[in-house]
Amino acid sequence: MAPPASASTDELGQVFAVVARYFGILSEPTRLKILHTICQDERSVSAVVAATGATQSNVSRHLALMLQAGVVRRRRDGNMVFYRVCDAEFVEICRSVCLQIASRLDEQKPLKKNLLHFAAQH
Amino acid sequence: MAPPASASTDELGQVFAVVARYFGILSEPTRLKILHTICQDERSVSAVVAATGATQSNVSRHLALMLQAGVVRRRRDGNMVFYRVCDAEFVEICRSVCLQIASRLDEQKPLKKNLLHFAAQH
DNA sequence: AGCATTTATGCGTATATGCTCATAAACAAA
DNA sequence: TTTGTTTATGAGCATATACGCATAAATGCT
Repeated sequence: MAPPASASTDELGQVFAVVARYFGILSEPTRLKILHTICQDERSVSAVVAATGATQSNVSRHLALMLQAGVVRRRRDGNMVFYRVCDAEFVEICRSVCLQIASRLDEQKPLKKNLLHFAAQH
Repeated sequence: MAPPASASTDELGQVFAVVARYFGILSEPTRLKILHTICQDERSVSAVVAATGATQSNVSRHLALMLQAGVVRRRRDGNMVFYRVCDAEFVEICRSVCLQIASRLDEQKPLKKNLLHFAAQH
């Protein structure tokens, strides 16, 4: 029989696995760009492609990944498909971290103060 | 010459790159386990190994990674080396996300309420 | 139906990274 | 110095994943 502590340890491991996947979504610059594009209001895939500069194939893949993860929602309107962030915490966490990182970068090299503007906008 | 808007776009890209690396640190279950072990008070490498069940080699690598990233600090005392989380925001973000994930998991399958206890502890 | 537009996806590739094994490096004690 | 303990790291491997290319799928328009 396993000791009583191992049960909660296993569950802890499960939590960490889920949390790791959660953070993993935010661990790619391209996905962050995409999220930044669709966190305000919904955007079509082609609009995201234009905004981010990534290829259409790549954007679709990242959006499919985030859709499966449940952080974005999908709405089809005629020919185009619109995506939007539906996980509010996601945006909140991302926003706060980006703010902090931007301020740190600004401390190191205060070239332009635009960095903070971006994060403060939304 | 690049248009004036591309400068801030480039910097945005730089911010996203840094933020992605930041989140990438939190995107591995083993690292989360390690962080959970050393976020309260400092622990020796061997103690982390014992607490996490990971191999010594692996733990040392992850700690070196996080040291280079600046989220943990290192203190040598005789034979052993003690690590501790030095980035308070890191712990805060991780804590809040773990709390939320744990509560979501609890909603889906309320097997045991221990999940919330873990996150509430620290 | 046929064509154009928008999005999704199969396939291959390049790269990154997490892991193990073995061993080196740092330090303490004998 | 030799031995033991603790930690760091080089080498190799397996896997994951981000990307591009080409093409399929979905939809609208004529």
